[in-house]
Amino acid sequence: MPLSSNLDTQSDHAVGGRALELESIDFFVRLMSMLGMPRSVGEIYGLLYFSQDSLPMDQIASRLGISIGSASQGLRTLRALKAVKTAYVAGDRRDHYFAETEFRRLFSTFIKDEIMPHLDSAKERIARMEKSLPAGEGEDQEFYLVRIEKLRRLTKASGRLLPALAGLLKL
Amino acid sequence: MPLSSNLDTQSDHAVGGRALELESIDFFVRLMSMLGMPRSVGEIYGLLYFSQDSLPMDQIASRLGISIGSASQGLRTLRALKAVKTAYVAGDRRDHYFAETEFRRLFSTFIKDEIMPHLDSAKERIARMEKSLPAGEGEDQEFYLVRIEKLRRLTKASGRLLPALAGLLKL
DNA sequence: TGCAAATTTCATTTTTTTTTGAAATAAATG
DNA sequence: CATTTATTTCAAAAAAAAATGAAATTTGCA
Repeated sequence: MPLSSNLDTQSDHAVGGRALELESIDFFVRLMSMLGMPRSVGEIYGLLYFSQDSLPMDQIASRLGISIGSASQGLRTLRALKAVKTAYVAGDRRDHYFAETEFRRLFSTFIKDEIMPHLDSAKERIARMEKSLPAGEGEDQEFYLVRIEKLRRLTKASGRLLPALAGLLKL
Repeated sequence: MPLSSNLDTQSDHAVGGRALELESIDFFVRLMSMLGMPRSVGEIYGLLYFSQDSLPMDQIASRLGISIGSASQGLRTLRALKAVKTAYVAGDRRDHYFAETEFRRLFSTFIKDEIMPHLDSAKERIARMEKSLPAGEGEDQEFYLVRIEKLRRLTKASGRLLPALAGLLKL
């Protein structure tokens, strides 16, 4: 399917390029989807990334042609990731959103919130494996112990490397 | 739901611990799902990870209680990732599968096959952004150029860091 | 305080993904 | 070679995930 689609065309502020916006949305839809985020989240971020002025939710929804419920849910996700921030706009009580563009911070939050909890529960599961290991005889025992140890090393290394990774992103 | 479920209980070879196997399956189902892999792929790898002897497809399917079609598809995926290998077993014409347990290699393949292609197409998309940038006036121009440059840095850094990451996994 | 605008929530619908199961294909054995 | 066994493929079913839309809630303003 082509990348034109159904974006609302009118905007209150003149805008640099609709084509650029479409490319941006496409870009972030894919990136976010790699990180397991739903399409709408990528669309919203993609729209905001190349927007000079911050946008209220209803405009985001109508520009993208998504429902207001989707926009609300998507913005919640992006807020949790600290990928968007809100700006105060005088004489308008709607929240106005803009993109946080420091990817280092973004990934750091993502790793902390989405990855680390899984690593923690992985550690618990490994501990349980060791307990459920039929104790006593030593013939097969060795095999199982080695495999368990490998898992432990994996989780330990991941726990160190992933947070360090975000730090290395000097963007 | 509890983690007991419907695993086939009979096995030709006596096995260390069913509980261990269940924990392993649980572990890898979650890990694989973080990497965007379907449940069945995690189940198969989890089963093989703590299996001392290599298993033919039909046994994998029946032990896990999944269809033979699922097993075939899942094993194809795992083979592509080099996460499983086949062993020759005398007097049996079925393929026998066992888990590759060097995670470093596993992730390296994953990054090369699943991530890098996306990064490549991201680069093309960034190039297109630059073209679709309304040329001429310089007021907003600067804003867009900076954002595009950020994307370029992000993809460049990712392209360097991710492959390096697998190398750092001294497991 | 009461009202209207903005936002959230959530049951339902839609879309996407995964699994199944059976037919097609491939491979090996007698 | 014919037949049986193993594996793959793929249309259809089932399951899971995401989006919708309308009701409920919250929020700021008159």
